[in-house]
Amino acid sequence: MSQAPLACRPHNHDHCVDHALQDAEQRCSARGVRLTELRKRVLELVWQSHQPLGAYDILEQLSQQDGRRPGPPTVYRALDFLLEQGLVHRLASLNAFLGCTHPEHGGGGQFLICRQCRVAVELEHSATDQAIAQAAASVGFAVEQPMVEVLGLCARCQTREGA
Amino acid sequence: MSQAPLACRPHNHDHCVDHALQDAEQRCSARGVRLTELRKRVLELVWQSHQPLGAYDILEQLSQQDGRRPGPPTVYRALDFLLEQGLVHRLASLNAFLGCTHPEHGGGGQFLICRQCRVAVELEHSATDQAIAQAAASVGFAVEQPMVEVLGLCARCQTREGA
DNA sequence: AAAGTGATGTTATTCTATAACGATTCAGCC
DNA sequence: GGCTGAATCGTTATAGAATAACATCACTTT
Ligand SMILES: [Zn+2]
Ligand SMILES: [Zn+2]
Ligand SMILES: [Zn+2]
Ligand SMILES: [Zn+2]
Repeated sequence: MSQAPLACRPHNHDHCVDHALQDAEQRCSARGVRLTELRKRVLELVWQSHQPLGAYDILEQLSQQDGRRPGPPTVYRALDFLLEQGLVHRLASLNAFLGCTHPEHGGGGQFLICRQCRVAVELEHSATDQAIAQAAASVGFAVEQPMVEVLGLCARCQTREGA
Repeated sequence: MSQAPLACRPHNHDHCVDHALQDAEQRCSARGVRLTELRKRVLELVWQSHQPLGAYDILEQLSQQDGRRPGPPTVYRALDFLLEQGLVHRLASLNAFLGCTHPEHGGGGQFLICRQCRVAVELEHSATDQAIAQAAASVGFAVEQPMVEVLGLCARCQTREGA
């Protein structure tokens, strides 16, 4: 065990948000797709913490900001766009969305989800990718979208629980 | 690549069902829990194929068998029992349930889900378990419930698609 | 039989996601 | 500027998945 990830330690989270938004701008303009105001706002809301956020939570916060509430499709369309661009992930085990911390990698990644503090950390652990590839190959299965979501306790919450 | 799993090949599926039901009887009586008629019926419905089945599909089939339809809680309670006993799995990426083919192992297992024929195969690939354990350990995360669901094409459907 | 526990039935509700259609905005062109 | 097609967003209604709360039934123990 080396070091707990940034997400699990106190840190200046504004840096995370700023970096994510800037990176998203760049990425979208490079691809010729439009990071509209709504999409940017949704991305910012998803990034407001390292805890996955439900679509209806996003909806709620949007409606509080604006005074009126858009329909669910408005939020889901923005999320679909962000998913397509690889800027957020959807965690199937939580029905919730999380800002992507590894937009440079194409693959699925692995997610470690703390049942206590709800923080989710994204990894790009190639040995896991390879192990899954090997397992699939052993039965002739062609992998398209691997999904790894691990529920457990983050480093921080382990020490708290021990106390 | 050695051999495609039974689930992906033509086989006498009655054997699968019989074995699963008998094994479930044994397991439950050994633990002093009751595999009631309803629970057995739900288990049998889940085992009717190697394709994960939604709770509302089970509900539908129950209602067709009986002429009247119970409420969703009836089905979900039976499924909860079967999940607790490790007799079925829930696939979060599909919101669907699948008979367990490895009741002897406690762990989560890995699931290979064919997007074409919808068959899902459960593996117990220790190298994958270990890789995940190692990835988690590297950031001080304590694994409790690893979840691996891989979408792709099974061996059978690859040859079909190539044709 | 009486009481207690577990299992099931029933109704209503919550949470998540999508379908369908209309209105708006934007980019490129006349 | 004004026009046009395409993308985006708004709005309403609906589908799909899961649970809450409470009543009833069954099975066991005394
Ligand atoms: Zn941060
Ligand atoms: Zn934690
Ligand atoms: Zn079979
Ligand atoms: Zn297949």
